[in-house]
Amino acid sequence: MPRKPLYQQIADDLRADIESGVLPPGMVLPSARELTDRYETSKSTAEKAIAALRAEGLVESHQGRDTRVRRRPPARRISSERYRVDAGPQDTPQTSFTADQGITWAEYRLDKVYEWIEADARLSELFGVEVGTRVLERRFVFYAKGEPSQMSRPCLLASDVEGTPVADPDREPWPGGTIAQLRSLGIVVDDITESVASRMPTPEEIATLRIGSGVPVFAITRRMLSQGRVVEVADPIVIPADRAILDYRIKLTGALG
Amino acid sequence: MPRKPLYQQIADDLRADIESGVLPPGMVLPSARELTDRYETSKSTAEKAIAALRAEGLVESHQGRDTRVRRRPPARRISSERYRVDAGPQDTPQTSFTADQGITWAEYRLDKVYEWIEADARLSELFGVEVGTRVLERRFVFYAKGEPSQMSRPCLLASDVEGTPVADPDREPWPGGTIAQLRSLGIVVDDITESVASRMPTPEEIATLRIGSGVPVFAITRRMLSQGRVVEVADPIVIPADRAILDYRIKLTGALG
DNA sequence: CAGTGGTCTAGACCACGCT
DNA sequence: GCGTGGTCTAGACCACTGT
Repeated sequence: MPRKPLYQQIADDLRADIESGVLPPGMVLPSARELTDRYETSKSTAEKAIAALRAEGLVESHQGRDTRVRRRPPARRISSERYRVDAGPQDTPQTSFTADQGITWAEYRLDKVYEWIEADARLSELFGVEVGTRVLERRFVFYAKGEPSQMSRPCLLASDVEGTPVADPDREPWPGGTIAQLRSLGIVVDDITESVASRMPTPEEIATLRIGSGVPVFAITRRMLSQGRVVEVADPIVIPADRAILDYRIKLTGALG
Repeated sequence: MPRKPLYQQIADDLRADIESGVLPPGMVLPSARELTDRYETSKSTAEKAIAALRAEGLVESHQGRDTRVRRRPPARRISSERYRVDAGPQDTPQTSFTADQGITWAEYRLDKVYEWIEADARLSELFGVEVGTRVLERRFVFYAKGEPSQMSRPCLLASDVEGTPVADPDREPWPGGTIAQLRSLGIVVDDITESVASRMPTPEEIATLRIGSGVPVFAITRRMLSQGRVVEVADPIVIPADRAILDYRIKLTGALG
């Protein structure tokens, strides 16, 4: 029966202290040098133990200061009911994002890049159109109170939006969001599918969304439908998983699917 | 402008090769010793680079053999439509799990532990009952074709199930699953809520579900309701995120939620 | 057997933050 | 200045794999 590596022993001890509350959130962990003494080992080994806890998302290290037990930010609940929000009154507009985050229009900001592209294999399959179909690709980074909290790539069919105000980047953010944009064109979204995946973030996502180590992201593919036709594809929507819980509701009464 | 650490440089180079297809899935990465030579560094540094890719879920290391680019297993789509499945014919029974996984009853196995407990703060809030209410706690590990693929802790109210066949562990697996069990008691589930979170797995989950490093898990809290009353709480349902995509559908027509 | 990943040491230096 | 986390070296030994 092979003995556990020492760095795992150390990590286990610290993890037990965290889970038992001996080391509550926000508490400073023993420094790597202190662990080196306590376990009579080398600094590298002590740091490997801390690195393991970091990869689990349990602790956060700060250059030149210390490493602490991560505080679990109160995760925002993202409900599928958000799609029912209206544009709101003219003086206090809103979108599904502001409703989700519980923030006001003034605390909301958006980075945006618009580009006309041709649908690749994946996009065309999601839309249910031919490869090469002309599509308006929009890339958004959403900020709540200055903090980046979500990024997405919502795409619309050129045949629906080209030459309309919806294709004008300067009109964004648009009260009521994509659903309101489409309604302004006479397209009523009546059905939405969301496919939720989860994975570790790419380096780019870590930088853009300021994601801590050991935190996965939701990668959601959303489709908006109008009378059975796909009118919008957002692929992906990326949300750091420590900041959100996705709420869905499944009604079993009534007709099937 | 501070230069990037060498181990990150190495990781970046390898990551670029993976993403560009120079190192396709299944391909063997250069060994740590080869990287040591190529970058004129020490073995520890080369291994730190590989460890970083492992934490991202990009590669898999095998003791004494090599480390390879991870093959993305075709993720199973888990649709909310699964709750509509019936018990199936007597000779080919099914549950929502077998339907999801596309496996037969014979390929399905279940580890189960039953215990009568008193609802703690969280469970009582989810059920909407007093703290201390008597609850049947069941812990399941689901296997598809011998591979562990999901674990869950579905709880039922003692006042609903005590003394009934549903409380008998030997009756599990039950064709049609929890919904069929409740229906056998005259309780018709008409509404389900699912709250989806994602995080890194605990060591216990890694061992039980054989989760590769760098792979997060979905942690889902499910509630089943009957006429507005919560009749089942599954908290949590744990699914390795590299094996599943969760599909949800949001109908915007009809009455508000 | 040789090659691999995994662990570990006993040092070193750097950048950073706080006092 | 001092303690912190972060990086790095040049070795060592072990467990494991495939030939």
